[in-house]
Amino acid sequence: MFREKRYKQVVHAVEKGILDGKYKLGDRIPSINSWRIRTGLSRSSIILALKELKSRGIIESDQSVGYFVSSTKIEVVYRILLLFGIPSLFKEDISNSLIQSLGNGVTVDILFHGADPETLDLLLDKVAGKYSVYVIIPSVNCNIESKLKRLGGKVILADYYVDSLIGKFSSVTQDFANDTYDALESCLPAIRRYKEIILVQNSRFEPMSRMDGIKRFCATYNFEVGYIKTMENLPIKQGAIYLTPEDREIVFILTAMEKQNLVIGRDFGLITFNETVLKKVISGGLTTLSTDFVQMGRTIAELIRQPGIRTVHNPWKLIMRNTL
Amino acid sequence: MFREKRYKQVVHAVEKGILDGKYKLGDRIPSINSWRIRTGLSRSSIILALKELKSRGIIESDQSVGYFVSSTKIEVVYRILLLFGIPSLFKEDISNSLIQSLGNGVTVDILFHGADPETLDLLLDKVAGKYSVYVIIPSVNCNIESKLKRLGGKVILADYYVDSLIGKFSSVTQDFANDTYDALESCLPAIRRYKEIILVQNSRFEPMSRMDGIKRFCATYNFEVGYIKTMENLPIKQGAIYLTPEDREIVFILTAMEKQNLVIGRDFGLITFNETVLKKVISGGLTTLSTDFVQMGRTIAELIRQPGIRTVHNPWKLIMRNTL
DNA sequence: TCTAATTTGTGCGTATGTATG
DNA sequence: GCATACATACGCACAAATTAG
Repeated sequence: MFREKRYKQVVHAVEKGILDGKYKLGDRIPSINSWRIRTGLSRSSIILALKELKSRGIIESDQSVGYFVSSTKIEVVYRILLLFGIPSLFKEDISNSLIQSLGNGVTVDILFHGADPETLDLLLDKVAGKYSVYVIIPSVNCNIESKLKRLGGKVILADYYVDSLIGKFSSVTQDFANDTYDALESCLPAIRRYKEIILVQNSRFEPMSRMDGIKRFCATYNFEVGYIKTMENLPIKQGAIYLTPEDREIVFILTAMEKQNLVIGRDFGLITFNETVLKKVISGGLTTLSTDFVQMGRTIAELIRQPGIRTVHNPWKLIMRNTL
Repeated sequence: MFREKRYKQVVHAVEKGILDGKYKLGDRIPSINSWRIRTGLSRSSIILALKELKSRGIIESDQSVGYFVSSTKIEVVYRILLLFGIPSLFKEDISNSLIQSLGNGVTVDILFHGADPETLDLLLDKVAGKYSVYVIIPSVNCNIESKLKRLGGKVILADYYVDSLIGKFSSVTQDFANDTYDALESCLPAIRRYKEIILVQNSRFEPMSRMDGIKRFCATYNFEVGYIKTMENLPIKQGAIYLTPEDREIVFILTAMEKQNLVIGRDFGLITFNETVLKKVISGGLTTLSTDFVQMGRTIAELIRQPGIRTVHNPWKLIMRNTL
């Protein structure tokens, strides 16, 4: 039999007060002690109720002063923070599909930590307690576990796989090592004729674990392995496949191609990461290996609705074009 | 948990007054009772704030006379909010160069209003009073003037030009109409041989005022004018120059080109907006017309440091390539 | 300037009911 | 039936910020 949680009466009382116009925007609502007297509940229960209202953005607290109405939109159930590294069009895909999947009763804010551990740390402090759901793309492997636990809401980790946090929070992630391995394996017939596989990446925003996948693939199927930070001013090796997540490296490679009079997809291969419309028309079409960020947004919505901790692997997709 | 202490608002108010030139060296600042009335804080809290200012050497007190400004060379921690429309890599340029120009002692948050007037309105309410500088990229011409004035910090408008707000707040903006006109004029010799200029854009995030510039240019120099929302499944008109800010339209145009066996830069022209590295290698190089967002960030930093209201026009740059 | 009162924030221990396997 | 985990609920103590006198 369903029984209403006792602390909910405080939540409903505040909601009703706002609806009736008794508590207006900016007004102070009764203090914890005041609620204790009028409800007979324990201090902890009152705090639980006020915490819920806070996480929905309906009230804010000023230490040692009181609780205040900060929004009259009591229909909000989930107040979600997306805490990303750096802006990109792919992040936009995640938030759009997330918002669409959850429907009404949701407000979403987006903040960026710039892949800087210190900034991330400060932001976590600043936003703690103010949201009901925190969707976080972690950057480097900094020690944020204790902070995440104290956010006071559901935490969902996205995109980047962080070993030490898996299993402790829900997550939808890419597995860069295994995804790269599997993708290469899936196009084995097309790449058999190449000798070497070279990863080109320098940005601190890109995971090095891709290299693990490449190494394992090359060991299994007898390719040579290579890694360089940039192709700037370097010639292309014939018989190699270049993998790169960076647009500037694509330009370096294609410029070198022109200079050396090579033919892409014959003399050498190229696989880029992250599908964008423009890649369809570059050099007759660039081959791309991408994660489906729209799907990632939908999965995040599911994780929000379901209780408990779940770990989901986001699917990858290889689009074969002219460059293999 | 991280929270600004209440008495800090007095500290910030004095800092802002000095930066704005409202309180000059030797001036008397408001009395304790005056602060009590305007902030609603207790006497003790006001004294706490004035104590801090005194210890930083910013004010001095004269028993039973008042508090006076003793130094205007103060170190302030700028607390900056960037309130943008939608995420994009160009916005990243602005914030990076802004942060770099201001150096240390700066905290920057970035929020997005999604080009939605209602969201912008709610966000302005939510963040009011919490920052010392608000850098805002407005969306549509909504009525936010009164809200901007009540933010309690320096307001700087960026990127989009909003007629009704110019002169009332500092701004660094593009002038889409005149920039487009000037850019076309600057490459007149190269485009003389075309007959028609067609703008292709559909996104609600793109300003329609570009059309005004195109119309004026075409009237002056005797071109035909055209506008369509999308080139999807449409053939290319020979003798036309297409202008588009959207990547998907570039793909539609280049696909149509292949199908009709046309040569870009001869049978028709193409000018795209916003320079990216990849545009160097598409179809032998796409011509781009861009605003320098790095420069915009630097200019914003200047506007923050200088008192008063200034209006700055951000420069544009046309990179001529293969498509004209 | 000092002190007492109020109010929110945090931590720890304990007990209970409910869902899971 | 049993072990476990988790959310709910209560009580207590102390810390930190603010207020009032």
